[in-house]
Amino acid sequence: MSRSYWLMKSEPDVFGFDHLLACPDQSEFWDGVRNYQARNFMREMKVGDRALFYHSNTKPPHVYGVVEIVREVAPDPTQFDPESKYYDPKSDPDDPRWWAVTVKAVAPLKRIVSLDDLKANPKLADMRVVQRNQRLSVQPTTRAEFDEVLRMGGGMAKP
DNA sequence: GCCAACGTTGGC
DNA sequence: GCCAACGTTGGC
Repeated sequence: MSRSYWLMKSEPDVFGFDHLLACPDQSEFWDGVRNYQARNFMREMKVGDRALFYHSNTKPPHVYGVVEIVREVAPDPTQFDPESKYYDPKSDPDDPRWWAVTVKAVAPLKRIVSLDDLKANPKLADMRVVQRNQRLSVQPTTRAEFDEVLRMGGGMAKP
């Protein structure tokens, strides 16, 4: 099976891994992405792909767990909702601008892997998340990088 | 709270 | 199409 690997950021105060676990079926639509490059990466995602779930804007920033793509991109309804903070009046309902996948929690890591830990590992030097000028909230990783982060985190915790 | 690094917007 | 102004991200 050929799956691709990704990293997806979220602020734990807004929507952390624990929020995902509390969702029905431990799944949630990844709405609110308003960056074209991040959107384009989501368009490439296939069911069965896996992503590192990264907690940003917290001390320390860290990889917390693993999620799996369970539905490929669909139009993000929040772009058409004037009440939503993600409302985009320029998006055409006949040609939606913003799309998102649905992710499902797989498991937390046994131990979180902090950004400092990622930066300290030469095998991860090419990961975007360790580079100051790469703030994408959705980004690709290689399988080797993904596996290395899991190893650093002691693997996935048993459900 | 600060601010560097980007991305977007809009006047020209 | 340029680029200044502005907004956002996200580590620190």
